[in-house]
Amino acid sequence: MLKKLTAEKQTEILEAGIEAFAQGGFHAAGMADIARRAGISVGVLYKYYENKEAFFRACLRHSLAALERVLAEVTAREDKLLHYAGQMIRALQSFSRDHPSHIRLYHQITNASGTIARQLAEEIEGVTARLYTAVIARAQAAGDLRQDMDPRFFAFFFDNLLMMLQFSYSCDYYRARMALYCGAEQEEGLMEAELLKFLESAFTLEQHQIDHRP
Amino acid sequence: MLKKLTAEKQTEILEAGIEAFAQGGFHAAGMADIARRAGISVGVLYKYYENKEAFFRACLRHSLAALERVLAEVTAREDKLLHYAGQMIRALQSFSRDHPSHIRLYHQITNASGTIARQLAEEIEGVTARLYTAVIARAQAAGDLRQDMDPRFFAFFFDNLLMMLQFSYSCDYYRARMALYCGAEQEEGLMEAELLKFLESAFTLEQHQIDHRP
Amino acid sequence: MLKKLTAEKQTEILEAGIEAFAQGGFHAAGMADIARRAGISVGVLYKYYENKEAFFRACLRHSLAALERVLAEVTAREDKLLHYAGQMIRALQSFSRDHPSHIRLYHQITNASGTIARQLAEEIEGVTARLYTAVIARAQAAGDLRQDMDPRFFAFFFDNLLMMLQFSYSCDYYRARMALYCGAEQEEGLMEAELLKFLESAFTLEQHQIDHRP
Amino acid sequence: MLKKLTAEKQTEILEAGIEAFAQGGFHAAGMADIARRAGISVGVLYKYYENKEAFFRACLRHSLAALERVLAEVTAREDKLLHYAGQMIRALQSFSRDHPSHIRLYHQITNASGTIARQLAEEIEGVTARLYTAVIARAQAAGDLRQDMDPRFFAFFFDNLLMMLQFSYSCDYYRARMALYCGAEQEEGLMEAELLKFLESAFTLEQHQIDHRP
DNA sequence: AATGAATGAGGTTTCATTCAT
DNA sequence: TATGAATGAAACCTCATTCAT
Repeated sequence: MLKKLTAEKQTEILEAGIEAFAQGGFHAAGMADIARRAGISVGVLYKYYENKEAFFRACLRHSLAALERVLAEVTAREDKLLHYAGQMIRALQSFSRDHPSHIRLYHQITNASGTIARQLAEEIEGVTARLYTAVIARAQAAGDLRQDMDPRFFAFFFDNLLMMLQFSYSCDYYRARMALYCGAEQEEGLMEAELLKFLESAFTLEQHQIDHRP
Repeated sequence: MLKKLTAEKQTEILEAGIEAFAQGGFHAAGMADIARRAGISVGVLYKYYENKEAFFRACLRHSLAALERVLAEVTAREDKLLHYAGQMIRALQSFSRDHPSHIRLYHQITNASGTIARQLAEEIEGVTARLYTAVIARAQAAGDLRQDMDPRFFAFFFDNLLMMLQFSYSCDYYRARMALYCGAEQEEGLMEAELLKFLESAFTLEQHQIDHRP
Repeated sequence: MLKKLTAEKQTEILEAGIEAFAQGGFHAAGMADIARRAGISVGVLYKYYENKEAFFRACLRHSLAALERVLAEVTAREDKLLHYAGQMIRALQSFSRDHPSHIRLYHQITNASGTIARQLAEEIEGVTARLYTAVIARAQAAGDLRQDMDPRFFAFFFDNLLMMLQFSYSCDYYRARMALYCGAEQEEGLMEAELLKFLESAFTLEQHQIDHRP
Repeated sequence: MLKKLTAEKQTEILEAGIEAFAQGGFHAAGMADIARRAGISVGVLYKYYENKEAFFRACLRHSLAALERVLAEVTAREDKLLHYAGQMIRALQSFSRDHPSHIRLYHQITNASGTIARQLAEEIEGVTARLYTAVIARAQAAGDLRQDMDPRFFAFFFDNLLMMLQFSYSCDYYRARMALYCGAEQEEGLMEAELLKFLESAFTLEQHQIDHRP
């Protein structure tokens, strides 16, 4: 990577790429269109990136780095699991609102198939999976989490809900779907509160409490 | 759409299209490739469908019809909410296993943006949303569901978990992700049990139960 | 190779390619231009040939096949070496006149470098080299050829003169050069006669004949 | 052409260009690549040469000047024709060995077509043709050359053999071809001897000598 | 009615040339 | 003055769509 481009211009190019790839995936985006959006010529794209795929990967890296920074920041603050969940929800809500195309790009790559899909998943989800594993391990040790559930499945469902939350704030389809369920234009605070309620019970309820109810 | 093709041939063509579109999205699929897979000539494709997009929509309709049939079947059986959830999980697990490309195609269309996304979401998710609304209304009336949660949000989270479940059984990326969380090659029964445990607590717990715990 | 194209059209395409490649070599020729010359669309070129290089090779094969046919025809007629040379000269003169771009293409490929050059030379010149070896072996056995020269070198010089003759009748540069030496627009018969005189002495003279001259 | 570059740097640039153009012809060579090889920036190339073609012509001029110097040097030494031929062969052998890309570039330009080809041929071959004319005129006057051949044709065949000799020592294709005929890695002295034998008979034999043989 | 060869617009990529630094 | 990053026309190649057979 050469260095005549200012950091701002570099970011602008990557953001233009992210925007374009996020729209319709790798094949739908055109290099000429991306260059136009970034206010540069195609030549520049090919000076800094070997080809379309390499540029796509750079966009992906850029996008995921931003997301990871958010996750790391939240995770850094030691806290109870429920507070952690609340902070995570708020963090992802604002990230999704501020950088919707990053999430959309993330959603795009989940279309991948074959070995590439496996590699991508391991590279991307591995980070989150490890983050959550650490958090949940601490939570279980501290007695903040019920003991009768396999923590791995628990983390899986937790992340599933967060992923869908992100998509619902970023992707047009999921946003429309959210509106169908929860009404259009509900405030984010309500979503946070309701999701926390949903999670809280899953966090704390032990199986026998249910079994013994009359 | 003319009607000279036998129903079997029509289905074969649509299945070929679903398979192709599911793989890499609208742009990656080629009409010639689809025709070859279906054992027909491109001319036939263009005789029965105006263009690629119209054919794509037909594939989508075909795919969603199958999914709706499954949902309708499960919903038809009057049952307790938890049993309903269990049946739904099993139904979606087997549908995902048997027709992965239908789910993958479904996942592809969630990439849509703009007005199209809104229309699609309303057309597709409206069905599910209405199904769930009915089920949950019945459940709340029967006292099977906690009263302190907005049922719309509840239905939303419930469906979110089911959607992710389908993707996890159909899309390579999500399958790899599931393996990262829950281990590779776990049996479907285990997933069903754990998800039910997760849901059950969310179904039944009233807020004060948590507050009063010592 | 598909078969919808008539043999004539196929030949027309190859001739257009030969013409184009002969002009300025592989890089200077454009596929769109070739298609236009052949009266077809670029798509056809790429339906019948994998890519530009494959098409180039097909042109080369076509071109060399025609040249080989001429050589084989002349060689088939059993004859004295000098008559053979005369026939060869006349055959190459008329071939060069009738198909100048074939020879020009042949000249172009002699620009090749590296392993490709070696492979091409072996593939193309091997034929001629073997033809000449056979002819010269017969000539030496029959006493038509002086004994004091290594027949391999002899064949080499003989072919060198024939190659330059072909180029001189086909390539603009060599034609202009020939005009500088021999005058513009001389008749082909004169060239044949003079070259035969030149060769005849090389064929027949034994070394001692020169040494013993007073 | 400005004159701020040292003569050494100019030569280095031209040699880099010759090397590049000799490899794959005008179109295959890249200006950026040439600049890199010469250790300068493309800007310098375009400061001293109007465009690629002008630079190509400069390379050609530089290359031919070197070749002409060799020819002139050999021709300056008054000598018998056979000795002259021997010296010429040796001079071209060593020039081809020491500056193969000069010869390769020379070979490249023989691809030219149209008016350019004619102009180039007159400019380049005119020198040689005039040199040879002078030499042969002297030889005929001195009785070193047979009288029954048109000296122009004779000079033509003589130069043809020398051209092919140069190509055979410089261009990969012709080198491979020479190996096919004469065996790989034969020493240059042998080639010289055999070619001289071939030429000697052509030089000296009178037609009637052949006719009267029993 | 069905075929699949033909079309050509549009995509990716290269590279001669320019010009701000 | 020298640099080499930026430009964008043009090259190769693909594929949705048409239409002669």
